[in-house]
Amino acid sequence: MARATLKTIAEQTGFSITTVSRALKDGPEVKPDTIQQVKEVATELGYRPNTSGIGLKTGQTFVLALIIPFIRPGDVIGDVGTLSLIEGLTAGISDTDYHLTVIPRNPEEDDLAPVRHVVEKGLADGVILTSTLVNDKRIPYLHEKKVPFVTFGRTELATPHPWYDIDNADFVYQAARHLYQRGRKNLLLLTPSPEFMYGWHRITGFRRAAHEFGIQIDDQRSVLIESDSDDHRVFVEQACAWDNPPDGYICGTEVAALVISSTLQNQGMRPGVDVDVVTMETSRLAEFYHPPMTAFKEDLHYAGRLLSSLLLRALAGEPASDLQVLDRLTITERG
Amino acid sequence: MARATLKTIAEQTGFSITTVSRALKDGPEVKPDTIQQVKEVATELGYRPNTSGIGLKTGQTFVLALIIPFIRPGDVIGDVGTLSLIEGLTAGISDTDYHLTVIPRNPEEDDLAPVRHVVEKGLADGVILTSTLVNDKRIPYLHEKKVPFVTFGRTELATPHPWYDIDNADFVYQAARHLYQRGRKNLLLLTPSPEFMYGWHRITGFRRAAHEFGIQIDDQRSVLIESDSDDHRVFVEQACAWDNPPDGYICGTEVAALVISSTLQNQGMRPGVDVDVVTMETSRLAEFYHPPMTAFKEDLHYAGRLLSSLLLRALAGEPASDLQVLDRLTITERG
DNA sequence: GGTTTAAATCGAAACGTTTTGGATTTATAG
DNA sequence: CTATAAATCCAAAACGTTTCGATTTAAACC
Repeated sequence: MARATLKTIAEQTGFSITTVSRALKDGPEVKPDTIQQVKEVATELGYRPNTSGIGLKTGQTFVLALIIPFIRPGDVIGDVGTLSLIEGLTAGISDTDYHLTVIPRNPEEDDLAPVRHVVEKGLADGVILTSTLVNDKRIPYLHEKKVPFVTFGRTELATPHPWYDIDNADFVYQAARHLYQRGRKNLLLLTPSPEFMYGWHRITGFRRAAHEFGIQIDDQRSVLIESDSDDHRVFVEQACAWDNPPDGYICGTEVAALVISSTLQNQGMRPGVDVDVVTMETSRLAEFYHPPMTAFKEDLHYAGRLLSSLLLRALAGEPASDLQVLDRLTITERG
Repeated sequence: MARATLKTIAEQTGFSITTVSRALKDGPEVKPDTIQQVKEVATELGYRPNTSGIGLKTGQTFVLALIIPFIRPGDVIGDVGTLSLIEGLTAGISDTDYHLTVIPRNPEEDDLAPVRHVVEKGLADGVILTSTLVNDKRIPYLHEKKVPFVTFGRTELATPHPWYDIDNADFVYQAARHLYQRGRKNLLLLTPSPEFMYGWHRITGFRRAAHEFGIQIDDQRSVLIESDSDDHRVFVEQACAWDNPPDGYICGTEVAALVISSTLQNQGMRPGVDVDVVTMETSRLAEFYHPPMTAFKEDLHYAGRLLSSLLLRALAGEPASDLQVLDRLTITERG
């Protein structure tokens, strides 16, 4: 049995295709009676609009593009949370006609390249960006091209745009407080570069906590800019040989934390005794570390659902200033 | 500047839209000269066919649907390899007009539900299935509906279908040999149910190795059907209290292996000394376990690329018997 | 009652593609 | 040089939707 179209409904109801089309989107030109009648027949026939038809007429693609970084050769593993994020994003659009398509981005190449690719080839109606920079050129670009988007992470840009973010300054602030309160004095923050908005926020939170506890932080010895796992291992090996090695580590992911903890143990340090590691996590992995690790859990499934709903609302024309959400993380103490 | 269409090319070359359309797909009705001329102008104008136009006419959606299981509440983490798989799949279709869309499947609900959803709503032109069963009802269903698909994993079904698989029997056979050769006698295989094709293969490989080394295996005590991480922990805790506890574990994922190893250590067992754990892995995670773990690495990025190319060839009409690939894993000894 | 205005509906064109059924040209055979 | 077959090309319709401009119907006014 062929799928119902506007024409089918028009024949059933006796109205014209035009009227049916308008009725289904609650057009003001058609009277309430008719709208109801048309809608009834539509659901009865199980009508679903043909996206190719709409696409041809309107240029819509019904595709949302998620742009995420590739796994790099030096990485232990791809970002373990991305899968949850994808799950959440698809969950958030599951009762719409939109698809999610994943555009992997090669970290070697320019930031803008995949965004430009999506826009120029007309691949998607909306874009989801992650890993925002303090000054992120992708955003003015998308603004200029008038392509709706939402970012996972804020920026420092003047023109407002839709975003969802967690309070990274607060996360590190809380993590550092926790460590200071346990008597640790010599913390090390493992963070993305401050060019990344969340790197910048984390460093801010770190400074605030240190200041509150009256501790001087030495940028050379208290902050390590994230690179890849092999580099982290080398750094920790060196740091353990300092006359005053770090006694508390704050990590951004449970995988980075695993590398740190593993290396510390290889160096004869005992996590939980000589040194503490706390991390942000997107999975339950750290529960099973040895010893288990205190962590701040980020729910990326939820983040995904929220991001897609923000993007859908942006596509519907809601102003960006209504589409900005900030969430806080809470600590789970373990071990 | 508006995008080039068939009409644009027709005007440029002086041919009709019909001829241009046919020329671009090397139609036999148009002469070689014309084909070349049309193609030149097409590339010059940067022509890309409008998928909505094609879709409207032909019913194609240019969407490929990957159906993958949701993260379950008891899980430590979603399958860490899925991201690589997605990356590989998108890489394999990046120079076509196809998109990949991810359809998460709730493990609570029926196997067939998401497949049926995709088919009935006409969401995709082709489907990628994972976690095949020995007798997988999704496959006759897709055959009946004439929807092209490819599976990651084989089945025992009579009608051939495109698949990519790794040799799971061989993986477990090798893993068990490795452990027996190290003097372990009392192995435990952590495996999916033998209803799953790869579970069945693994058990087969396990039996073969045991038989070769003249060892009797007791299904109750040598084979644990995978459930979730919490169950695994409980099982290992109990097993450690047996009078003859397992001295070698074979796991299917590095995350399961982490849970096992962590629990063993909590029970006072020393991995690498009292007991060995080997695993299949899709990341470098196990390098950083403590102690590092011997593993068989599966390259899911490659698997994804292969799967999408198989599916594209299936869509192009190649017979299923030409679209079946089996790969072997090799061991990486660590610790 | 007739005119004006507003509300409700409709016909037809357009989006870019494929494809059917013809038409025209060219080559081949007689 | 004609008849036929083959090669090459084209016009037009169709896919499902939106939307402009036109038409019908109903209500409001004088």
